[in-house]
Amino acid sequence: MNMPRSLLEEVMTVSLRRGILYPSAEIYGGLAGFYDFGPIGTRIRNNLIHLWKTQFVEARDYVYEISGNTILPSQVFKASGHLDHFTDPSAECSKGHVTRIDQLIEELLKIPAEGKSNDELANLVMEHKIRCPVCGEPLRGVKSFGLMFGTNVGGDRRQAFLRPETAQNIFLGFKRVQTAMRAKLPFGVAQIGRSYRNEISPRQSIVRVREFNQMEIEYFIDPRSLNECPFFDMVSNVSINLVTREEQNKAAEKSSTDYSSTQLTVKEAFEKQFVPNQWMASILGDEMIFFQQLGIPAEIIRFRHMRPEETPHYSGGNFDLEIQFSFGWKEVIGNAYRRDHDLQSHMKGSQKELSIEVEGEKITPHVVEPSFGIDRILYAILEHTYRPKDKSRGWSWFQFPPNLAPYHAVILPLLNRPELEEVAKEIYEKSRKMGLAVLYDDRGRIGRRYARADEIGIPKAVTIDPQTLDDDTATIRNRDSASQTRHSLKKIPSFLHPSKQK
RNA sequence: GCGGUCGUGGUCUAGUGGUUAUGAUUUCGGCCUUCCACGCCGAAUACCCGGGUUCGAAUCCCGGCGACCGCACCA
Repeated sequence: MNMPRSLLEEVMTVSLRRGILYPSAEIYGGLAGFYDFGPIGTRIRNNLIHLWKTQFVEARDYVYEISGNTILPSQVFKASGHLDHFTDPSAECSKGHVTRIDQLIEELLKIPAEGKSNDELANLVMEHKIRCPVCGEPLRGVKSFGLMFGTNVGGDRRQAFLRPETAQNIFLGFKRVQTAMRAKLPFGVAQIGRSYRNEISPRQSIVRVREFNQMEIEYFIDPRSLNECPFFDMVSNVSINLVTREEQNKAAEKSSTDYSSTQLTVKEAFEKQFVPNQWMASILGDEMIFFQQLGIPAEIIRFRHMRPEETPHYSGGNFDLEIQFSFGWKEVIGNAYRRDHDLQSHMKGSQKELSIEVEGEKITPHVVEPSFGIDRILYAILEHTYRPKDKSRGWSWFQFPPNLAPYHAVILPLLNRPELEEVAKEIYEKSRKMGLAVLYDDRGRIGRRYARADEIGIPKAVTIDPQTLDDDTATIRNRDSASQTRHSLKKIPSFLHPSKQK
């Protein structure tokens, strides 16, 4: 009963109590793999999204943001390959038990079954007279258990699916965006939104969920210019940790997954051809710069070159940004060089022209795709900025970077006296008018209020005390040091701005 | 999906067949006039769901749901 509580459990307890996140439909027992964000979690999430947009969309006049729907007709996923490949092969017995047949075959016959077609698997079932592991009844044909959520649309119940990634909308609207914006290669199309995957077993809070949020960009590039990335110079000296395929093979020989990484600059990664092209190298550096703002130390961020068997045949190289969590290294961003696979597939599927003309020549752009998992990044921030209670502070708190914190400051009248409250309210309103996110709290003893503010990572607390009435000054308490400094009331709101905070 | 552990107020928790179901904290009301959850009084709120065993179930059994850990899975 009194198991040692894991970091994940501790973080989740605070999240529940303080309205960061909680299970969806919790009052009905919840549904595995679904979480809602509460008021505090939503603010942090909005801040994260804002930071992302600022760096990747607003700062680049060649990146256009769209907002696509989550339900798309089945032809889209026929063309993209998800209907055929984004599945687990399963077999059903006469009593209706469904079994992962590839796993069962590997277990019973001791042969690798991954990548075999449904027919091949069905033949193996016949040949070896494999029966249902639950009840012993014969197994029927092998079917694909889709990892996509299906639905039906309209009076004729036309089959459709919830998108398993945001990317497809970008390829579908590619021609519209390009012509509407008169975009020239290279350009990017960004999208922030929800995606859905019917995971077999969701795990670890919001790290593996069935409904999740992504921030993606598809960069469309002239295949002849893959080594001319417009922001390469900006990121070329950024240092990254790379786990090479060579290193993974070496580790595999020792049957270990404890990879060591090579530290090198973006420029080196490109010049020594650790990455397929300059665009990919630049994107990795771009992401390191982004992560510097999130309070996650660089030492626990690495890029892993995905092994060939982990990537689809059309991939020109995938690099996952992985973060070390309390439960191991986990992908939070997938970076994929997809060549022209997506546009080609949809040209074939739709019979529409999706190539564009460059200097009189028809070009099907290549695609480099950084795909950020919002929920996973948020959880990484929670776990890595969490500070458990210790001797120096009797409560746990979050050391959120100021521009991610749910509020910039909390305004506190030290005493419940009308004169103090009046001044506190003034500061509060003035700060709000200046666009600051501030909270007002006059309930309970002062230490309690500091603790409450720390617990959701508010970086500054302004306390109005009796001295304020004499000399128009108030104290600002710094969350990280718990120390206080006194400032004149006039200057206080501007001190609270995140840009003024280290 | 398999195996292990577990499910009691918002949160943490006591409770091995009969209890007004423990305590803390939180929240609310009042007092206190206060600088780091540690002044006082009062109030509110809980046995995950469904079956079964039993005179009687939070407690035992079965099933479901959910959580954590391990394995598998994660184009």
